[in-house]
Amino acid sequence: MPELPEVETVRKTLKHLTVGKEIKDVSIFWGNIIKQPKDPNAFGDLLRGQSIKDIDRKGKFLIFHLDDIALVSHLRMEGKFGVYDGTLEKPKHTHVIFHFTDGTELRYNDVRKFGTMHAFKKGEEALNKPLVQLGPDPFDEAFTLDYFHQRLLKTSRNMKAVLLDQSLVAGLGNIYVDEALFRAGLHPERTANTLTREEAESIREASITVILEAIEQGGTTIRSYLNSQGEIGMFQQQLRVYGKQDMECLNCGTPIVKTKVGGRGTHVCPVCQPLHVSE
DNA sequence: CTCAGTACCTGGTTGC
DNA sequence: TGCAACCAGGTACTGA
Repeated sequence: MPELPEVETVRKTLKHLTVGKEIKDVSIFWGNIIKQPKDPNAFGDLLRGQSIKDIDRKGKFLIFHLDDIALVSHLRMEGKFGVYDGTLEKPKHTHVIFHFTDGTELRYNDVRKFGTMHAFKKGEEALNKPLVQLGPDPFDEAFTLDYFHQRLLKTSRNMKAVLLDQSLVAGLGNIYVDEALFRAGLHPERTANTLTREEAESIREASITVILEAIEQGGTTIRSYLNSQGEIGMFQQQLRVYGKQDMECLNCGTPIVKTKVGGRGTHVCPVCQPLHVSE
């Protein structure tokens, strides 16, 4: 469930379900999920006996604040957390289980095993990869027009790639980049350093709006899958181009086109998002 | 340094 | 039906 609004929804749910619980033990069934410390046993040693104080988020990362440790986790494509009764049998794709002293468990489930977990001593998480390389969230006050436009002027990459770059702005993924570009009327293959200040402001505002609206709606649920607590986002009803190929553009009626930009499936209205200005 | 291509994984869908 | 190829909401690493 992985762009910023989905991660934010997970954060809120997990916070209610886990704050105050103490980790009695950790079971790891697929060690590659654990990136820091590299040895999964050392990871378990750090977490044992720690209680969950709070859950935070930066970009698409969840940050579990424990007594002396910060656990940073990324869901990548299909990672899900859920809290369950510890007596239930482990499903096939559950790779990490945090056993709580009250008999419940926080389980990490991930069909593709792409997700990551980093454990740091309290305070060090912000100084190290992966968090240190993140840009501001879209609605951060640090995401100013000056900052954004300056960054755009420094690169000849296309806008699709730039908006997916988490070091410039954190939290946008394939769905929200397509949606924001459509709302700003910009073509995904526009070269970043050709944007006017007005165009930069337009896409900056569209990014913020789309992300905030999606958070309000509980995120986007596609490919009909619920997260582990059975919740479902509603923002898919607001999507205007993502997954809408061959359907009529809501603005002009032209069929939405699906192409590939930078290796990612990309949805665009060829009329509302012209690549070249028509004369 | 930047950037495009590839690697990491599994499973659902598409097309012959 | 069978099966290969392609696709998926992401990012780290490689080498040009």
